[in-house]
Amino acid sequence: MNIGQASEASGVSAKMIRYYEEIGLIRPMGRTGNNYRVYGEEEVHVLRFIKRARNLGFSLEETETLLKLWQDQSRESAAVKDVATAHIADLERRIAEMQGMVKTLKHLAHCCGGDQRPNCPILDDLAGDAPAPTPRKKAKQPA
Amino acid sequence: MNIGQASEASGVSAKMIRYYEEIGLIRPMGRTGNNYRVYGEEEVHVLRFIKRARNLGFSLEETETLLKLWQDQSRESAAVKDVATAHIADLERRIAEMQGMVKTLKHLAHCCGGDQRPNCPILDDLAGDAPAPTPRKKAKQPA
DNA sequence: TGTGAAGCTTCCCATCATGGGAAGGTCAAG
DNA sequence: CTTGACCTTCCCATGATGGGAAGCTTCACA
Repeated sequence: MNIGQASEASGVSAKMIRYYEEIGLIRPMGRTGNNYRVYGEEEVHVLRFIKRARNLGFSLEETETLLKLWQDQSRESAAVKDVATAHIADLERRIAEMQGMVKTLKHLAHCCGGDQRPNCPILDDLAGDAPAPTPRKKAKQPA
Repeated sequence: MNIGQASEASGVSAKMIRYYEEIGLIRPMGRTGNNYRVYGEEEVHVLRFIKRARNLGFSLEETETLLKLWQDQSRESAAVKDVATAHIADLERRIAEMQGMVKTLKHLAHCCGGDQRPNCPILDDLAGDAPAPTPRKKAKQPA
């Protein structure tokens, strides 16, 4: 199987497969006489594992940890759970952060007329108590 | 006011102030004889505006749009509201995406013993139906 | 007046994960 | 033999930020 087929079968782009090899996430593949990389079912399984981990938001570093645990028959499931739990916490922190932004923005948007008039509480909030500055660029041909 | 004081007053790092100037988000500052950038109250207000927009998750590109609208006395508040609304939608999309990850991960973590035994539904899920591959690296001195 | 510390300048590099594209080798079908 | 679809490596770009070096200036203090 060439890299194109492995990409097709795993859902990981050929570009990324080469990159994962380069950073040591997957081992260097054997080559045929023409210097093409050769893949088998096992490599495709690994790539799919990586793909799924990425889809769950794990970083490549976390993915590498999970991959090693997967291969380690003597792993303790607690180690895996720790990685997952930490990742959940990180996701929840980021979700909360973004929810805070949404809450503020919705309030501001709600207060904004959204019409032809220039008055806008969104800009007022961003500006604090500051007056609008003088134009910076694309100066409209000064009189 | 030197860049250090402007940084202090605006909450934007000196590094970033120079970068914003480089990409044209803020106009190039005047220099003193010693080639130091000079800042006034107005520049600090602009930097604070940028800082607040960034805190609400707006990209630098969106921030530039908002900055221009702020300076445009003849703006229509609808234009501002549009930027904000699009940003809210984007945030909500990303939040939903991450919430989906959290949901899956919590389910998997719940099913995982998290003990000394190797059996782990989290890895099983990532692996799909695939068997664990042979070890990849850090080969433990083969017999 | 000297000196050291702190602050400024520019320039280059790193992050994280991914894509784009060029230049060139290879292969299979027509 | 040509054409097109692969493959290879190499370099560059993203977005926003930080780190750090090398070389200025400026200021405070002895």
